Amino acid sequence: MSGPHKEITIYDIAEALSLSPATVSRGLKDHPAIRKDTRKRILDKAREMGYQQNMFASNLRRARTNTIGVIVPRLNSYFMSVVIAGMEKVANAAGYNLIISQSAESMKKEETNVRTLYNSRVDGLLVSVAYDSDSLSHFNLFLDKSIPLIFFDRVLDHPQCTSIVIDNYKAAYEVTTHLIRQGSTRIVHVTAQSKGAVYADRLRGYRQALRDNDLAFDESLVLAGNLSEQAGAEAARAILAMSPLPDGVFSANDSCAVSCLRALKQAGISIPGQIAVAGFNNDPVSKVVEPNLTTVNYPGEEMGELAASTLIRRLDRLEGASLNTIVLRHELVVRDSTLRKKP
Amino acid sequence: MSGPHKEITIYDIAEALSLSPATVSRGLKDHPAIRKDTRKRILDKAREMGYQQNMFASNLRRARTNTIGVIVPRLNSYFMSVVIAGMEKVANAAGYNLIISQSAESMKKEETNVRTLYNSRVDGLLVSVAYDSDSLSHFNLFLDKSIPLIFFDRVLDHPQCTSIVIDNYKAAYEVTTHLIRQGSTRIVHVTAQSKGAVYADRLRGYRQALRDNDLAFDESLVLAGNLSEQAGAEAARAILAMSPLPDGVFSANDSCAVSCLRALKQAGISIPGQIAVAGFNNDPVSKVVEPNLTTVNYPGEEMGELAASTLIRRLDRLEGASLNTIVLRHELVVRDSTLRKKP
DNA sequence: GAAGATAATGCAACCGATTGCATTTAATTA
DNA sequence: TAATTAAATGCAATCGGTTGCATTATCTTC
Repeated sequence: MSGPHKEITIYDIAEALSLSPATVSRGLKDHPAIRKDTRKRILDKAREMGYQQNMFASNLRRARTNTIGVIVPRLNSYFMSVVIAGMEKVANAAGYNLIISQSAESMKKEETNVRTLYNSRVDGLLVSVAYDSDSLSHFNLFLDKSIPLIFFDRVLDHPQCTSIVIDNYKAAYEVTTHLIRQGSTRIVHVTAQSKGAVYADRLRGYRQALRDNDLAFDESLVLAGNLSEQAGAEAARAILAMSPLPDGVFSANDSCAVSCLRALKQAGISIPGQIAVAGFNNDPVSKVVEPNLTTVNYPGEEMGELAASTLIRRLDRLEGASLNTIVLRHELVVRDSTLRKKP
Repeated sequence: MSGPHKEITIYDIAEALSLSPATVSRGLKDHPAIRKDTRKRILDKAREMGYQQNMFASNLRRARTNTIGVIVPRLNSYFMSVVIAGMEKVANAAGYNLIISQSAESMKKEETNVRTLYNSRVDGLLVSVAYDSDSLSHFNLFLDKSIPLIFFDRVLDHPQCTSIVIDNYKAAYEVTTHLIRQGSTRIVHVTAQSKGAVYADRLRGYRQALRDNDLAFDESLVLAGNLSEQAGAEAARAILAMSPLPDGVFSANDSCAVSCLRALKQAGISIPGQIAVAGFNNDPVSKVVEPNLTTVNYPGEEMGELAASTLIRRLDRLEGASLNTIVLRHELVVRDSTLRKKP
């Protein structure tokens, strides 16, 4: 069957109850100027007739959509899916929908996404930027109109925008220090060729840890790629070609660290004996690879929840744009891939 | 700054060009009854004034949203994130947005999601159902109005709905047969307590393979849980308590298989020597665990792309609701966790 | 019970794009 | 050049809630 199946509108309800559409509209909300029993009659009748509110009419009039736009580099990573799960939970509970789009690590695509979401009139934006996003200009559509914009994980700095991050500098410092304590002195750092602050911060943490332990920073030990599995394998190849062989690897994410670790192992290197390996993110694979991977854990789901709830509070005018940065806790998770001396 | 920041409408453009809003509206599309140069003038002026179409007004009038609703059990699994990545790619390219929600494996939540998405007037729905969804009644809102509804991966059967699946029966049959060929005779099957067809099909495949190889089906070897990591560990405990010890495990997903495998290993069982273990999904962890996990690979991204493109073709009236089921290819990926005899 | 205050409801304009039909303009033909 | 046809544009209603203001019903108070 198909048929036109007339939608029920407030006009239908109004007619059925001999009321005006205006009263019905107000009754459906909790407008103070509506008598309790009238309100009840309206709600009952609405339920009885199977009324469903037409969001467009409402959105058109109120110029709000109860929709949040999300832009992420890629959807297909475990970490990101957990973050989004957290966002969805909070948003859904608060009556918001999520529209999600991927930038595929391209600033150009990111720009397109921004435009699309703007046209969809999302009430606010949650963004984790692409590797090559170095400026904010493509967000002007939102910034100029003061439509709330919140960055998470991979952030850009702007006075109007809240950022939700972890202390990447400190975390990287801790990882590197840990490697050094375990006896590593020539530590390779596998990172991203990115213009964003996240990877720069991790690099800074790595360098500072070296410096604080009187180890020289060696440019040639920094391998910048795209942190994919493939990049991990390539990093391993590069490492194996180095002489003398490094004795530590700190990769800026886990999937890359794991593929690097496995490639090294396959080449006959003992982990952590000859080379200790550490990652970042606490991806499920880190617990499975042998030896288990030392990594940095940080709460993805919480990050998503926090991003969404911060945005929603601002949208609901419960909070201004005062807070600029929220730093989530992180923790170094030490596992066998770096553990040479048992405590 | 905030200010009202007057939005540009087609009325503004019309006024600026001394045209009627109707002409502008048509000019912005490619309506045949608009002169080429008029159209160009309109487009130029629109660009110049920074016009952005108001979707609500348009949606309200056309009763279409160019938005697709997606309901999945959980967002935070690798497989699902890959599927959604595929959907987003196709949808975005075709000018559609995705609104995503999670059922958290609960039919009740699923029902709420359906209602929300209905209210958001999505043009169609892509659904992978929760474990405990056994009926279709909560989709009636869509079915009654013939709003396209497509199931993927975890599907329910309905004449109006296309389903996109793999041949779960066959895949499970292949896995089980493979285990038998490798010498297993007492094979545990770890599955979900689910009302859906997917897991029932896999169980059927498992049973048929046993039968075809003259092995008795033993109810007590079927462990139904929720296929979580925890369930895998529990399954391992149950297995270790069995006497005689089983010599094969076929888990209906990888993360469960992996945690089971690791727990068995930790208990001193040799894999695949004493117990061969196989999973399902080809999750990244399956390539990392040692020994690498034998599993079934099937194309998540393609599944997502196909679900989205099928839906969109139907929405754009390029295609009727003729095809009922699309079966994607799958393949048995044999790895060391089951390999006893080298060929 | 009338006057004034308060609560409850209704009126009607609006949000901005779309579209059937009418009208104007341009092109073609006689 | 007038008449006919085709092409281009405009008019005005419509989609379904929302909301400022006006109106009516109800309640106080003297």
